[in-house]
Amino acid sequence: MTTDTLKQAAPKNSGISLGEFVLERLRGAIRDRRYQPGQRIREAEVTQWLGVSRTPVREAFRRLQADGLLVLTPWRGAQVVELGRQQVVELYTMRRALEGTAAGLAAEHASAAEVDLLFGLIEQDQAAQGEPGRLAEINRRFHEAIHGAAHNRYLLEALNALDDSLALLKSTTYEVPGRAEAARQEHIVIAEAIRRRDAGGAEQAARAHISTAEEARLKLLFGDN
Amino acid sequence: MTTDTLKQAAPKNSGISLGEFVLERLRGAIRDRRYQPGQRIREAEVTQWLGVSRTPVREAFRRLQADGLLVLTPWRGAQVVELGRQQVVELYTMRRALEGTAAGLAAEHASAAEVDLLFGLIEQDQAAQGEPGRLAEINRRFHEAIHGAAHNRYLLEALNALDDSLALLKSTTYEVPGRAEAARQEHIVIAEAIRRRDAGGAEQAARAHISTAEEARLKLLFGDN
DNA sequence: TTGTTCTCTATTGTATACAATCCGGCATTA
DNA sequence: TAATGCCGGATTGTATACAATAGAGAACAA
Repeated sequence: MTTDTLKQAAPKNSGISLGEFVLERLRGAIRDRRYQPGQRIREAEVTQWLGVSRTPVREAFRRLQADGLLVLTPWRGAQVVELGRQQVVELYTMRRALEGTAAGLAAEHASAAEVDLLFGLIEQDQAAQGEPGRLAEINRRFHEAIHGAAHNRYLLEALNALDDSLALLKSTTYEVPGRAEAARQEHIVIAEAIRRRDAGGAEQAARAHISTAEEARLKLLFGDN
Repeated sequence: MTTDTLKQAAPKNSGISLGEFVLERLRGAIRDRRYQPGQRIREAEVTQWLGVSRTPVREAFRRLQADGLLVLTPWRGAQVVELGRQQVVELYTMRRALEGTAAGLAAEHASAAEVDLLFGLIEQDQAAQGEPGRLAEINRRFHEAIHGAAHNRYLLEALNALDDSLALLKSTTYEVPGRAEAARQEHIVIAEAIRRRDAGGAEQAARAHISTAEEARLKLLFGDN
């Protein structure tokens, strides 16, 4: 097995259903690449791993299919989605649109506390130079902060689903030399546009940020120049 | 029952699974408002209606929850989502972003045939003046044509999910006097921008179109001015 | 009458039994 | 030897049995 062989205890009296429990466990396993793209996931396997019956496992599978993380083929079961170059490009196009929208909305709706949070994260980012893991984590929280500040639940959901899909890709763009510094500068431009309530500027800055991230990603994955 | 009381035959030898079958039937029933917002849907009810067991029904419920059409409360089952004013506003904000993106991408990627289809639909629209049902259908196909011409599967999925959510709202904006003519003019502006490969213009025109549709919708639903 | 508690039923959550299908290996044959 | 067709196990699709919970209404006390 690619995952823990120890049988994990399912929640006993918690208010959460087993289906939700399995869903979160599987989502986490895919995010952490313990299930890798292209890999087949058998129901019985998950059943033993989490100590539940097939029913909640199948429910989780359906949800993950809807989120675009699994492909379910009739009679052949579940497979973790594998993204080709074309799909990565489409994914980033979508992300450019949604992140741009989120930044623009954040410029209109962000509270003072939310703006402060953005600049706080930029400071943390500066302090974490040279630590790829920490940088990626802070980057994630920076974007989450913008997503939240947009105050639109549909947009938030779409962005979360997109993040899950992006987790299917190997490694992070922070492995590209100089990417961390460039990203920090881009973040500053976005945050300042939001602070001055410049929706158009924030949207443009966010779109540009995603475009450079896409460039780095494509270079990393497919050796583009 | 709000739906047919006759037991519907489930597919026999078709390659499709019963879960998918139930999913499409339920989605259709919600779209057609045979299940209305706020209404509770019991598993046993669907079971009898479609002549299947609870298992595929539950799977369909999960998928519809993921699509934002159902709310599933533990031990209380499924309820069709009810949208409040705030949610409608957020939905249209999202739609403005996605339709704008789709129109912009269509301007970049549409084939000649896809452009022709757009203008063909505009002609059909002119010919259907005074028939609200037909107008709504043609309107739907016009937007679908743009969505397809964008050639981005993630965007397409998101727009489809959005359309399903919008179907939760009562009636169509075509009931507002003059809306049909205004919409036709707006469609022409969008289509012409796409034909001349003006991505920015197409995006702006599409966003403006959604904004006027939102105005009409809010007036219709909540009596805004 | 009104409020409270208890019980019972309707309904959903979970497990499991059974049916349908796919896939690999093996034997048969040209 | 290579191609083909058949069989059996592995796996998923579906139905159903059983457990857990919520909610409505009866019974009772004040």
